[in-house]
Amino acid sequence: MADLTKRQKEIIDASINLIDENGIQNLTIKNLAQAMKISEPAIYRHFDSKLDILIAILDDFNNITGKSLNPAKQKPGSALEKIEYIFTSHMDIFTEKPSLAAVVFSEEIFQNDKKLSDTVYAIMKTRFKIITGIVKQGQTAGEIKSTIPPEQIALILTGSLRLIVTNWRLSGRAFSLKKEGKEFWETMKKLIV
Amino acid sequence: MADLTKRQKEIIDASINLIDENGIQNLTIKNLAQAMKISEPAIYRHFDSKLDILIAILDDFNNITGKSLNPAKQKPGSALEKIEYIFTSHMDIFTEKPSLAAVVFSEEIFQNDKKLSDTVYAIMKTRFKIITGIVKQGQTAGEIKSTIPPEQIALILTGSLRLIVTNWRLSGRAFSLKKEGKEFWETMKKLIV
Amino acid sequence: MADLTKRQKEIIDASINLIDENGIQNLTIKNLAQAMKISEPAIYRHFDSKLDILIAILDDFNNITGKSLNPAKQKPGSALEKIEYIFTSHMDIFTEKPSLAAVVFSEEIFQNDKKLSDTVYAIMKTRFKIITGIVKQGQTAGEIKSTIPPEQIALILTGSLRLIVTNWRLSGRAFSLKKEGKEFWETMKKLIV
Amino acid sequence: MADLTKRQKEIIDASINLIDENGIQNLTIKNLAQAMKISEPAIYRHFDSKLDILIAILDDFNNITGKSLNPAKQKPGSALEKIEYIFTSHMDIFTEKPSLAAVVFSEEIFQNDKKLSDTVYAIMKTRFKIITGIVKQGQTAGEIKSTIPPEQIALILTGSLRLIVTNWRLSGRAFSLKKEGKEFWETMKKLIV
DNA sequence: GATGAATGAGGGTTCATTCAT
DNA sequence: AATGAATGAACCCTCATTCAT
Repeated sequence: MADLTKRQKEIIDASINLIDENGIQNLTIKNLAQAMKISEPAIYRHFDSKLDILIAILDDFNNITGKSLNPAKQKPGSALEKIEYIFTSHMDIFTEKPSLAAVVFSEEIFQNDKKLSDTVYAIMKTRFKIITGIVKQGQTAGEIKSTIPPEQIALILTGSLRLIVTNWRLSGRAFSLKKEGKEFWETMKKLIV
Repeated sequence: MADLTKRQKEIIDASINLIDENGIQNLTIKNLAQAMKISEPAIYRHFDSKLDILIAILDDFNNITGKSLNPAKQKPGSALEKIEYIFTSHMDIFTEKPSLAAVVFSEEIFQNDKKLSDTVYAIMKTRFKIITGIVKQGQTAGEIKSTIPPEQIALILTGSLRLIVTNWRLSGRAFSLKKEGKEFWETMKKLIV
Repeated sequence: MADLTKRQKEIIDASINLIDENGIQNLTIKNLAQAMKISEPAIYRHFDSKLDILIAILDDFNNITGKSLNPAKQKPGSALEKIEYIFTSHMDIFTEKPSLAAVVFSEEIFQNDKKLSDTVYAIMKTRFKIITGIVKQGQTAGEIKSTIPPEQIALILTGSLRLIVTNWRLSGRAFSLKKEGKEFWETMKKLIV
Repeated sequence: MADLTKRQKEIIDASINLIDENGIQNLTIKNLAQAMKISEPAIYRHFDSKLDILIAILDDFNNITGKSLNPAKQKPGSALEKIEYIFTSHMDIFTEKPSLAAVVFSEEIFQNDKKLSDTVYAIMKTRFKIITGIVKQGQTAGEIKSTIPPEQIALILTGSLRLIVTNWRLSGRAFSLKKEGKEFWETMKKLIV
């Protein structure tokens, strides 16, 4: 997972940027080589195939956001604080590395290949469960309304986050992602507390 | 818009199916021709280019869902009823023609071409405004909590609807979209009323 | 030859125009049909094949310019007058129907097909002989210097005429073909008399 | 210009041969690949597009004949000698590489593309001016009749050269280009001195 | 006379990948 | 570790032509 060479990291970075620029169709070995100013076969020194690059991208995303998800679950603190932390850290990550959003919220990209689409779906499910779990904790602790199924709250949280990020991307990053995220979270709190 | 010939309709139907099966990369003229059991050049009798086919798909979607959106705005009735109608009719459309979802909620598909991606973004914005408008009506009428910005509610509605449909697709339609949609809407009502 | 129907004449006219606009590659049945506002199969009502259209174009040119060439040979009058007549009538024809030049002085066009290229070469040779014959008459009559081989004079006349017309076309008809032709002829007279 | 790789030179050579054989329509990537016994995509390692190949052909011709044109202008010696040199060296070039003639004197070939046709026209104009300049020098030096406009002489020279070469090609190289050229030049001298 | 629909052959071009150097 | 050269498969699209209506 994390045992990527420096060159491999550069390749997945360049790949994400290419996808961000013009979609998955823009990620070709030729473009990648040009962007990195190396030859095309050179890519194959570092990855066996294009598929492996895509898998590495997903792994990379998992590593980055995992840091905000997993600890959040165990760390002491109120459920609301945990959710807020997940929320804001995602916004931070995307703000810092906007191209990541293009890749991660576009399941379409990976639909091509069974292995990839399964991976994506698995990631989504894991995340969903973690958030649902935190919501449950919050309900048990009396922080969050108990009349609402926790899955529904997780659904709203995840779906809205995705849409905000998507809008942000499609608008050409015309607004502050962090601010918009914060506003939404304030609204959410009003609704679920 | 609606002045499509019978053959053109068949082509966009076949296109949507291909995209649904294996993503946009599966929509090639060759596959399309094979699916329709005609030759590749025959496609070009009916559409000038592949791009035109994609545009026709978007128009088609707009026509189908427009019927549920626009009347909903003007028709008398409570805002909640209107939103519910939009919600359920979308679920009905996707249940009936699941492949449509693959196309419509995958902005990525159209990212390739400036003209297309602009079209998609415009559609999204229009829809968002219509829903926001209905929510406002509901707030004025005292049906919906006034303490929450209407845009935020529209965001939640749209984002959640998208995610439900996406999950449904990625799960291989493992659950009832209509039922899941209904449950979500019941939850929403509890939150916003 | 001359037994072309009205529709056939329209087709070869439209063909010449298309070639003139963008070269022989612009002469496609599709473009032809569009230009004439009829369907593609309709063309085949009037000509068996595209090749037949090209042959008809050559015949047409032969008919038009033959009128100036053949009589010129037999008509009484000085050789210089005859040549001048041929010269000016060609300039008149091209000025009136500029697209004809694009077709007739581009042997390349017909290189594709043995039958066509032979036809073109035969036409060129016939013309050359006629002019050479007139020059000979002029030399016998003492109008033209006898020290110069008549073929060389015919070569100069034909070659220069072609180049003037070609320049005129490539320049976007930026100068008066008639005037330029007249000037050249005046120069020629000084040289050969 | 001259920084063509060995493989690139082979490609433009093969291209010129194909055009010579059966006209521009014979120059397809498929034919080119077959002639060179490599695959079609292999061509694209060396040229970005077919258009670039055509441009390289023109450049190549310019380089080859430029050697005879430019020095001729500055080198000391009588104007007649200079013109004769240009004339004979062109005949030599075409005799050695007959296919070049098919390409260079067929403006039609390049009519397809604005960029190409402009290039061809520019080349023609430059050549014409150089020859006109030399003629002027000859008139000033008293070698050439001063009563005739220098442009007209340049026109005759260029037009006749073109026609001789064209006839030679269309006849299937049935006569000696060098000899025919020499004869014509002898005639010209008689006329303009 | 004319048309809508269709097609086999072929056009230029891009793809991920391999291999000798 | 990197490259130049190459390739089979596939891409979108256009061609002249045919045929049923």
